[in-house]
Amino acid sequence: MGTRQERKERITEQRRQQILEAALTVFSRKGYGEATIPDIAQEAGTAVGTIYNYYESKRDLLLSIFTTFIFTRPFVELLEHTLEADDRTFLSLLVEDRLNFGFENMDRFFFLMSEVQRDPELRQQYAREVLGPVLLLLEKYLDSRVASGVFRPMNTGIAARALGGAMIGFLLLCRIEGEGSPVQSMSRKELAARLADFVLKGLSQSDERT
Amino acid sequence: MGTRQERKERITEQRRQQILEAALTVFSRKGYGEATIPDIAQEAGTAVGTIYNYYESKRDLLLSIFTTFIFTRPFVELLEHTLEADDRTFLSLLVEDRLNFGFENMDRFFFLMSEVQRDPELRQQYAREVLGPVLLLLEKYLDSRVASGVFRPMNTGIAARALGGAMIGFLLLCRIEGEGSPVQSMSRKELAARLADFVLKGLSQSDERT
Amino acid sequence: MGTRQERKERITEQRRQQILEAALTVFSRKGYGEATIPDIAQEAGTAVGTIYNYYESKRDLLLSIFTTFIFTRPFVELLEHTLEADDRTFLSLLVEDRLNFGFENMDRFFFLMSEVQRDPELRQQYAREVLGPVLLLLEKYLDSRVASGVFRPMNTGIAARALGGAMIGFLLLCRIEGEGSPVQSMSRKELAARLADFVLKGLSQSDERT
Amino acid sequence: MGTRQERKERITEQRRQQILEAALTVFSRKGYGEATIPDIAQEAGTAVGTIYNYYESKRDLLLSIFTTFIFTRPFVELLEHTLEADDRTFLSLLVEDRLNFGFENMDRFFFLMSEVQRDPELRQQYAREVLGPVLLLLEKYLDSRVASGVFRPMNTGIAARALGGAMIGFLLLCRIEGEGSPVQSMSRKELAARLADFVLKGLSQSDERT
DNA sequence: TATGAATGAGTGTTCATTCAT
DNA sequence: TATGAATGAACACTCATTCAT
Repeated sequence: MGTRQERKERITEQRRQQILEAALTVFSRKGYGEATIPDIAQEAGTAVGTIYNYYESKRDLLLSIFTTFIFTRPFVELLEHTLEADDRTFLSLLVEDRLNFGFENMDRFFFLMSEVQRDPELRQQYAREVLGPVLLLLEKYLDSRVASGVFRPMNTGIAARALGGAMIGFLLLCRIEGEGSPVQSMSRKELAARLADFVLKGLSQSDERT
Repeated sequence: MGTRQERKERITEQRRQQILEAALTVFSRKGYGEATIPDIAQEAGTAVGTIYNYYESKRDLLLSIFTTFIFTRPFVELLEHTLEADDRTFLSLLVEDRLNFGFENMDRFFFLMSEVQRDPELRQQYAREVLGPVLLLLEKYLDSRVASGVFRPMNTGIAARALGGAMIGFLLLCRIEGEGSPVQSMSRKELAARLADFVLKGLSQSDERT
Repeated sequence: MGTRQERKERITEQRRQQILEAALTVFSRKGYGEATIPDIAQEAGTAVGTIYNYYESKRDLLLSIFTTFIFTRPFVELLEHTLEADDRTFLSLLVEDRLNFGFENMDRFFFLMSEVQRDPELRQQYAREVLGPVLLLLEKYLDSRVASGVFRPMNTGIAARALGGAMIGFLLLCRIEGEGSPVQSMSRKELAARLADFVLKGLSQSDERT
Repeated sequence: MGTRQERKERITEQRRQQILEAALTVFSRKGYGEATIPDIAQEAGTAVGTIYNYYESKRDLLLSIFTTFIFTRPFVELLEHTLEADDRTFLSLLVEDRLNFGFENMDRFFFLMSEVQRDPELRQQYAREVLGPVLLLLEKYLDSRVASGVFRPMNTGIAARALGGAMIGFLLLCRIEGEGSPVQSMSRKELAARLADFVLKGLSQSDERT
């Protein structure tokens, strides 16, 4: 099914994806600067020249990765769909979901973070297209919960960033610690529960607050 | 004062520092891969060849940066000295101190983080020599507070990582957001206060816990 | 009319011409080295692969251009047909004709000259097949005119080359000067007249010769 | 003699020349497009990288050749110094001088001409800096001779271009004909004499002019 | 026969490193 | 010890050519 034209376009699109996937894999493994086009070609199972039939330059590959693999897209959807839900355990589920996603895609995620750190242009793009929307949603979520009395009054702008930062930072530390981390000996589920606990209740004794 | 020998050694040591400082500056500005040895030589005010009298290679410069600029050293000292202190506001001060330090040294800090992400060897070194000790201290600090009833019972291993991660992640997000962040309109002191608040009390209403 | 076979051959021949014409156009515009096969394919309105159904290689295109577009062919015919004519103004007409032709086809002509300069093989081919015959005819023409007393006695071999060279060199200089040349402000006809004048009478005062 | 600084500068300048000379040689032999940087490096007796310590790019080499080897400079001087001389045989000497120069430097000269044909930027530069001044001088020379009655009245702008063009075109034809040219069997001196004869007296019988 | 995506050898260029001064 | 020109391996990228459709 599909005309010849359509079939061809599908194949072309597959190729593009295949190459981009390979690029992300190699970049994540060796870093952008250390990755070579022959590396990527080999990973993609194509010739060097083929890559340039689909992407302008090595940098174009990087930029395309950013526009294509917006990892947080499902996150945005998750937030959007559950914003109305009033399940008190929602945040626990969110934490678990993101934590799982982060552990699954660690290399890729931190490669992207790494490049975002390096490159002002990428940084702006990422801030505008990914981070901004996500933080806005988080803020709205917090606002609604504060309004409903589930969460206490707070500066939700800061809180959203602290919450997001806590998760990213936690993952970052886990990655650096690697095998040696005590975190390794805990199930994902339990980890998520404890992290959610930290985020929800903080460190202090409840009765200290009066 | 000092023999000729000693003076010479001092000068040599100064040179090493001067070059390493220049390397860190240039690396932070342009990234490791994009920085060139001539760049560093210019920044250091020396000739290209001179750098090789003090360091084996470009990579050696990077590794030396990691062994020399253990940014968290003062942090470790801070923690060590105040572990015994029982000031309830200690954590607020700690957060403020680290936040200020982070904002001052953002470029350098995230350059180091970036490299740590890329390079397994660096990662292990960093985990062993910097992160491990710091997290251990944080854990001990939390343990003592839990024991004294200031903090509630918790898995302090996870909490230490969540706490550290929250700060690093928060800084990371601030950096990515750059000028556009609502954080920009708040004083450091207030920011630190809100972050400490988040960390201490969490998001939930106090009375939800009973 | 014509068998199917013949019609097919005619179409094939047309295609060959169309491609070769496109190649000459693109070569003349961008230079041989800078022209690409896709460029030529686009100009010819065919696919890249099709070109290789008609020509072996890029170089083959170049060589075929030389064997096909023997620009001076009409020149040879012109000379052949008028060799017998005794019109005193013949040379003026010849100069005008060649000048016009040169101005019309400047880009192409100097592209060919350029390639001839570069490539010894092409040079020999051109010398043998184009330049030789033309110069021979010119020589014979001059000989006959000398014999008939219209032209003064001279080494007609040198004179033929000086005559041909004057025209080519004149065109060359015009092309290099481009818009800035004072030649631009003169009609082709007048230009031809003055050039013929130069060629026929030289620089000197007539009475200086006695 | 000379400070260390001066000596170093001299060596540097020598190197620049040596590389440029090599580039011109290789370009003349293989053409600009076909010449490779390794070719030039080998010809210059240096490493590839060294060339880039002295010139920005391959194209910079080409441009530098044009600004450095203004072959006609001595020609300009020759013309300038002899403009006042009233020797009737001056033009013969000029023709001989330029012819000799042309034969000596044929490859290089026509390489430059070739590139000038190809490249509009180069063409303008050449027209402005070399060709313009030379033609202007030739014109002034012709004007003065016409005024003094040595040469007959004429459009000296056209004549200058015809004269220059005749020499360049003559050389061009000689080069294309190569070994097979009847010109080869004649001494330079005689060749120059005949060419000067052509230029001075033209083709026609003197008494044809009345 | 026409197509154009795939190919990979070959190019210009960079830059960490060396070493003669 | 300081210097910086020389080095050449390594890279991103191009494009003539091929070949499956």
